[in-house]
Amino acid sequence: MESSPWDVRLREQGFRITAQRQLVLESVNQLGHGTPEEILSSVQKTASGVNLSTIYRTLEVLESVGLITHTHIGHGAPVYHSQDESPHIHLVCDDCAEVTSIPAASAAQFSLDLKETYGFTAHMTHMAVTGLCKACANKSELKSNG
Amino acid sequence: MESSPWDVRLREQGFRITAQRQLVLESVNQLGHGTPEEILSSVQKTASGVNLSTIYRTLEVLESVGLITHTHIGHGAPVYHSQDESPHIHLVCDDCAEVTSIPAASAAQFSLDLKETYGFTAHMTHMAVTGLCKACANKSELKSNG
DNA sequence: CTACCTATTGCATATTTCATGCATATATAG
DNA sequence: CTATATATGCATGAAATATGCAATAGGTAG
Repeated sequence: MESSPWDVRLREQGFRITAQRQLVLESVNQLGHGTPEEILSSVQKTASGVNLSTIYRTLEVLESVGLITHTHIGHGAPVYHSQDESPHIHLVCDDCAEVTSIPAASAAQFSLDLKETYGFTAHMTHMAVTGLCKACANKSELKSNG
Repeated sequence: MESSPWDVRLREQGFRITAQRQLVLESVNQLGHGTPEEILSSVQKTASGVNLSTIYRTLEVLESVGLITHTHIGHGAPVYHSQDESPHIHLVCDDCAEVTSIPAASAAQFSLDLKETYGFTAHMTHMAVTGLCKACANKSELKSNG
């Protein structure tokens, strides 16, 4: 695939290179993943004047050129993450809200089934899978047995 | 499982039976699925004075007694649906936003894998699966080949 | 290096989605 | 039918995100 440096990626699509864009991208890469608010905080450590609106607009731009992606983890804020990392699926516990990342390959067969049966090309990494983590599932079991 | 009538379900949990609750539940059952706003519109056809706050509070109550459930379909508003219907997974197209429902059983093997490998009890019906529907996948393919 | 043109930013403000305090209305036990 | 606590409607608030506009700053032609 393409692995052009970030600035070339932007330039290629007709976007300008700005300090804000560099800072946002670096924050996302450094955080691994984060909500817009978290990314704002991170950026503001270096440049305190940067506005939240800029974060939103910048995340959009960076995503549109393929430098980052976002995932919906449940209610509220989406989580943006670096495209560098290997793609992963998020397992979110309904109870304790813990997030576990697993390789996207874990869903390979499921994806294939969706493709063959419904012609649907699933992007499993874009939406989290909710449920109960091991610990919380055990707690629930105890309750219903007691 | 339990299939007590809706009013008994509410009564059992100490909730009162009100016209609003009946209307909201009927709207959800009739719509199959809908956002709070859509449910409001539907309810207001019969009772125009009902407030959106009541819809939110009522949906919460109905969900807490197990009469309805909700699913996150992407950005924005969640979708509530009837518990009567057989559980299904939502496939949402990123491109045309079309929503396809498929039997929850389609993910049985994937769920089993998550359970065995990670001890995670997935609720596949709670979050939609995003991707490209057949039609849009074909469009994309044409573009990248042309 | 300079000037110019336009993309981008910051700010204020709007929008969307959902939550809450409080007075009033209503469901239900007795 | 009455008492009373729950539920509703309304106004208002809060959180997350979008947008119009003037000011600023990239990029490029000269």
